[in-house]
Amino acid sequence: MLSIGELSRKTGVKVPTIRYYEQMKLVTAPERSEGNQRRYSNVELERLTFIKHARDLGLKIDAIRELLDLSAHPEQPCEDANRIAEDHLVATRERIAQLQRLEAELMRITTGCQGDSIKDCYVIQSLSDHALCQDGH
Amino acid sequence: MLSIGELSRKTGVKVPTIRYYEQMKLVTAPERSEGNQRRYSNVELERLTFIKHARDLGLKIDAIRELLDLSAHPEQPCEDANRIAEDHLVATRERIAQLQRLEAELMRITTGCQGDSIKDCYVIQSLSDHALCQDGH
DNA sequence: ATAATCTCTCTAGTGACTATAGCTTCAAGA
DNA sequence: TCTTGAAGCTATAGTCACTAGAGAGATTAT
Repeated sequence: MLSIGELSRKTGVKVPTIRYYEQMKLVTAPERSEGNQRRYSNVELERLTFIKHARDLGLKIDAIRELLDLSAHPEQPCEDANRIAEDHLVATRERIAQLQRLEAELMRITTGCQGDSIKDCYVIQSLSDHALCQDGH
Repeated sequence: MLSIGELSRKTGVKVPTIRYYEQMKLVTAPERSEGNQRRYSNVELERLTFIKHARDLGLKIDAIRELLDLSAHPEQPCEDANRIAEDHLVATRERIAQLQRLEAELMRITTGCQGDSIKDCYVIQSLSDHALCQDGH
């Protein structure tokens, strides 16, 4: 049996976050010691590892809840699990593309500045200028 | 003089968001009509355009506040403005790199699944398996 | 004058935690 | 056995940047 601190160290999930997950019913309330402290078994260790891994991949709590529900039904087809992962892959790619557009714009702004006082600063000008922000970034 | 709705249409910033910015003191409280409605001049239009542009680039409110302070002092050197923009560029690149690692991992997971029921599902297995998450992503 | 639209303030909710306060329990050493 | 310090408990509030909703008043077009 693990204390919440030991579980935290084994999974890399912070103690308050574990309690938060319990509140959100992502993990079920574990047994308690005589003195009312949480005591976890390997079942909970595995579940929390699953959650940690999924969170690290950027999956939302709701998506993780769905995956956990699915994994509780081993005979069901795995289409749904794939769909969740693939949807997230698509969203991740979109986010990357968007950030790359921003990166290009930031590069343009930061490398363009030749002035040495604010009144000539290209960064400030670019942000001020309505014309510059119209075309698409 | 513009109503808050007109300002919203011109800048692309939603009406409640404009009021929120006023509360956060990013924009100063404008004049009011007889009936207590906000009336904006071009000064505020430009300031809000600046804010919108900066937010679209992903800059945080605090960074924007700093840039606005800087732009109020045209004779100051523009190093600080450049630093803010460059810091954000670096952070954006790191975020892109991180998302690309996640993308690779998600691809591995989603394309690896050959099973057709949850008990063989590679997505679920990958998330469950502690070994798979140790090495680096 | 009236209807439709806009605007006002205020409060609360979002997601996924994080921080704080004030208390109790546990484990290890003297 | 006693003590001390770390770890754990609950409950509440704060974070960021908004967004939603209620219920009331203002403005504009017809």
